[in-house]
Amino acid sequence: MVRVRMADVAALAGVSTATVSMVLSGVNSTRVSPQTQARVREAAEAVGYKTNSVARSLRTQQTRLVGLISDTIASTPFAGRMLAGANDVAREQGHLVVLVDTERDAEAERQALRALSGQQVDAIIYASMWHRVVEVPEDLPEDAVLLDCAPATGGRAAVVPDERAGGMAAVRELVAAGHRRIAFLDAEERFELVASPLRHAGYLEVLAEAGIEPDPALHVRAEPVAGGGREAARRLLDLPAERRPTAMFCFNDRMAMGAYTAAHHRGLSVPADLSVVGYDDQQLVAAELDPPLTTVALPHYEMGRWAMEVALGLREAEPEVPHLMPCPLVRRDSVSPPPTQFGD
Amino acid sequence: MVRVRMADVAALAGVSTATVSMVLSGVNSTRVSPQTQARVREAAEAVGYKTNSVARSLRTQQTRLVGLISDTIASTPFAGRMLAGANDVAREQGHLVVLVDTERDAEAERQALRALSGQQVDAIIYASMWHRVVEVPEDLPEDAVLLDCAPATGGRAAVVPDERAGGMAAVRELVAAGHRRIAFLDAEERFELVASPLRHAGYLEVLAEAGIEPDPALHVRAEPVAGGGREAARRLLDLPAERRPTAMFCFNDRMAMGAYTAAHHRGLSVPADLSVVGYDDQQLVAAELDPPLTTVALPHYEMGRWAMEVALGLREAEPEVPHLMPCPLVRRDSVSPPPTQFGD
DNA sequence: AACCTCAAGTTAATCGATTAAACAACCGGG
DNA sequence: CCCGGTTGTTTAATCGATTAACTTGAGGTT
Repeated sequence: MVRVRMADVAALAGVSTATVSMVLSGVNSTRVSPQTQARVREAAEAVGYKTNSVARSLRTQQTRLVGLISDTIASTPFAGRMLAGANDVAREQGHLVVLVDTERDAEAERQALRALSGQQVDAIIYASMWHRVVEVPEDLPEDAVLLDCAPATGGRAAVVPDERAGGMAAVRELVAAGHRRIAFLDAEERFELVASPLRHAGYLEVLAEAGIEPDPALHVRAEPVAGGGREAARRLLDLPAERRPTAMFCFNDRMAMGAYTAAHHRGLSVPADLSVVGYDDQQLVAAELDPPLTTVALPHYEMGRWAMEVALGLREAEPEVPHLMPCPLVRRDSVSPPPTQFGD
Repeated sequence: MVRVRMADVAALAGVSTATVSMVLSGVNSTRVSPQTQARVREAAEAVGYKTNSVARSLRTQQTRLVGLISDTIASTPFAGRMLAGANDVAREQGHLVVLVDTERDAEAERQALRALSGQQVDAIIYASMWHRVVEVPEDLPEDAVLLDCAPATGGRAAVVPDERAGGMAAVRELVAAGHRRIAFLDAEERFELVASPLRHAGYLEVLAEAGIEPDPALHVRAEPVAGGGREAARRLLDLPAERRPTAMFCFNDRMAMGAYTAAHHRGLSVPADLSVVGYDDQQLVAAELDPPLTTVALPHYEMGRWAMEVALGLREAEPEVPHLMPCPLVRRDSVSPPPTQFGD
């Protein structure tokens, strides 16, 4: 691993390092004759020169590094798509991303911020791996971009999923299929999920739109995992026939998974007897259920892109209010018209 | 964002930058009097000094940056744990990780390698997001560490899961519960999964150990997803009673998910009528099935740690042969003794 | 011939920290 | 009073690329 310096290229090409720099970086290269340029390029190629970005960064005060602080890369499969979006934009722009996982520890966050600012990163993205409101660390620079979270105080650039619109899309799909008795399997309040009231609001809005009187008995809460979904669905299916829902909008795909189980235990089949819509479009789950689950996708990739675009100044963020990224409905096979009921 | 230089600290403390450097970096600090040290530290604190690692790196030829090249952060939920392991070690050692996702594109890989070597990273980890044999890029430095993949040619430090031992653990669990007719729901050969023959070997070895004659009819192959598992399981359950398996070892958790579905369709319950063991311990899936799935965990976190430890020189890698990381069995509720059969 | 312009480079300062080598001040011994 | 050895601190070179300012020589104008 011999290191080749610009001086080596210059020597071989018989010019000064200034000339090499101009040619290779393209700045002011009109001032160098085409012959010289060619000579420099050949020399660089011949010795296998790669520009040392540390030296360049010191001089230009630009590292082409973007810091990405995340609370938990580890424990969620969603992380990937968000990173991928950010990464793609960074690469398109010739930047690299430096990843730090702080595991929601305030001390680790301080350290990470110190380390990143020491590395002179050009921008910082502060990402949460699920949609929530965050208390932004004191020393997070003003121009940091928040990804999948909204700041508790102060207006900073931020992007979050449009949960209300997502909820509306889900419920509209069920209404369009002819359902009138649509349940919402919500997460319990103790989890303090920002998404929960928003998806609920979307649910209510579409019911109103369709002239359906919301039945409070159809809004049930449980732990937002498969087991919770199963119990909640069981309770709903225990309702007397005329009050029983024909469709369930679940807070997430795991609850939907539980709803499937509950339906099967009752001998009901999805979607013939019960339509189900989930939320998240969770990788390796939603599409693998039997039947594949119709669900609302969380736009992780797009949010990752957006955040990086703002961070690199490719796009302006409106101040004060987080940018809402649409959540597309993913149609699969868990929705059909309601079963025709006695006398209907 | 005023930048504070070491010179500012020096001025305030009334010493030279050399002294500040010695105190703050701890090198040769015995040569500075305690009073001066205190004065320097106070001054640094007062002006909010953070050392500029770009300048330091230029001088010391050490960036405390580790490059992590991965083929697909995006499309797998496994990535997270691997990154987390690598990240934790990096942080413990005062390093930062620079992540590049190449999406298995050779050109992107070249670029990434150029960029990383330009950034003068101290080490490089080349990670695959699922266990496979890789054609290592030409210009990957000799001392790069391979994570979750083995090099097609040439001996490099590498770490992969011990799939054979994992397969053995899974099948032993079933044998211990009393099963004799154990099926292996394997992935089809066209997917060229390195893990497939290894897990199969483990399966055969334990059968031999237990004195069970392997029945070729019980080794079936399908697409390694839920749908494939369902079909494979269905075929097995169609077998005449005396040849039908009482337990299934599935290539992965998704196939196990399909096996559950097939069992339910037959009116069989897991584990009373059919025991199932998966592989992967896939987040948000294995534990959420009903009943929760007994499975073999892929040691992503540990492999991530191992790779980073080797990369940073904290641990020696034996040359030539990839390090095998144990895959622990995760006991949940999908295994029980076989149903007592007619006359048994 | 004197003067100006332009093209094609080069020189040297600079970014901010590290560190080998030099230096100053003091002490004790002869 | 001079010398050698500590101890504590400073001086200055260095890492490698960038870039403002300068140089040189050719050609054009009047």
